[in-house]
Amino acid sequence: MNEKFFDLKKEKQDRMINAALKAFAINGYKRASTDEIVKDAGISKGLLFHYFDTKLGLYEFVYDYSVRYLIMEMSAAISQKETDFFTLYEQKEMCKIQALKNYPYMQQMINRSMIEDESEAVAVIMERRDSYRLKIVEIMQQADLTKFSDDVDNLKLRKIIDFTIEGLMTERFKEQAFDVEKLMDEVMDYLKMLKKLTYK
Amino acid sequence: MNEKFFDLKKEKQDRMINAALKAFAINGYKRASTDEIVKDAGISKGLLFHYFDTKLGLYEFVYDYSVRYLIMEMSAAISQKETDFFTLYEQKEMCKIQALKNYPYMQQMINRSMIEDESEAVAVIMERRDSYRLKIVEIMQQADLTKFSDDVDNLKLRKIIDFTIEGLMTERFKEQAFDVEKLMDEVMDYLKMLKKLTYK
DNA sequence: AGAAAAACCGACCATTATGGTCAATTATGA
DNA sequence: TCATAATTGACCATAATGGTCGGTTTTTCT
Repeated sequence: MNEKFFDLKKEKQDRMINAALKAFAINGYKRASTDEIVKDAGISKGLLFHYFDTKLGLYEFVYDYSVRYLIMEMSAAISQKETDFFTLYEQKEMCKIQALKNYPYMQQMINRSMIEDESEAVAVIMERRDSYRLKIVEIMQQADLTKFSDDVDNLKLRKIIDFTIEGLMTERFKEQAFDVEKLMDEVMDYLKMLKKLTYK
Repeated sequence: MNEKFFDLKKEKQDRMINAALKAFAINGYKRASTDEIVKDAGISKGLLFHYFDTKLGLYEFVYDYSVRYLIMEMSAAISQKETDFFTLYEQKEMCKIQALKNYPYMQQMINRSMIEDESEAVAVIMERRDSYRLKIVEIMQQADLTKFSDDVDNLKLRKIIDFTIEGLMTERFKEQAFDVEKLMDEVMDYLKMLKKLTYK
């Protein structure tokens, strides 16, 4: 990629990033169309390829960007001293939802990349994907698990929470009048209920 | 569509259905390719269009087929006298997972159809989609909700279960060695845990 | 103001993919 | 044997693909 990209006005950068995220999120690498991306970003084809030499380069970039972004947000928002499981979860998920404000398709693009089958696309994001996973693991290792009642299988609980939040996000997202704050409240309600059910 | 389709050997019918389900599930209506479908089904292009005049016709058919299939399976498996919430859920979800054996992409295709944006495709499946939703509602109305502890918001719980099972399904599905029975056990484990946590 | 550099455009290209057709071939069964 | 039905795949016009490049506009610097 061409580093000059970062000299552009933030707003223009984001238009390009968002257009790419959207295309890759909805259609996957192969079927995402650069024509669609430039139209969506409101720029010319030449410009896109001026900054990102190939579609693959663009794919790599937006993925890398997304992972870096989320890791930074989480690092900033989550104290390393926090040990309450649900507080940690809440903070982590609020970062993700917050990110929707600037980058609506970021999460979906990351999710879609998990089932990407185009091998060249997979190859190019592997390392970054691992670093993201690692960050999540790190965060959750801070949690104090002694507060749970004995009926709770912690691994299962985490999957339940992950799937639930992902589900809520996609469900709300596809509504025409999508309200980030409402989604945050909703997610917190779910976490509250689960906390009540699972803590001693 | 051409009703003669049903005179074909079941195995061939299913190959065509599965190829279509897969294509529509992964790529959505517009970007699903009939070339890919016939290749996957092991038939010629001419034959596909002999039985289904247009791509849209094929889309409508496989969706209709899927909904009918699931409704039938559920009707057969679920007694109208059953009132236990978790038993009902278990039976319903086991039907869905069972269906994966014969039609691996059926569930994914139905899920994908929920976010379909091509209006002609949406128009053609609307009524069927509603009938499916109705069936689910019907089933869950049999449930006796008095057994839950007061901390439980039943609507939330149902969403949690739905999202969790959907999540487990897609997670397991993308593994190379995907085992339906294992998935069933897993889902039942999750239901058991949630039952313990939410019943008085 | 003027010139050099950078940002930006969009028509254009060769290639591939698209949904759908149809004349011809093969399989079936009486 | 013959008629009916199942099946093929080359073919079609059209649209979409990733990427290029000569040129125009805008910015930057002096």
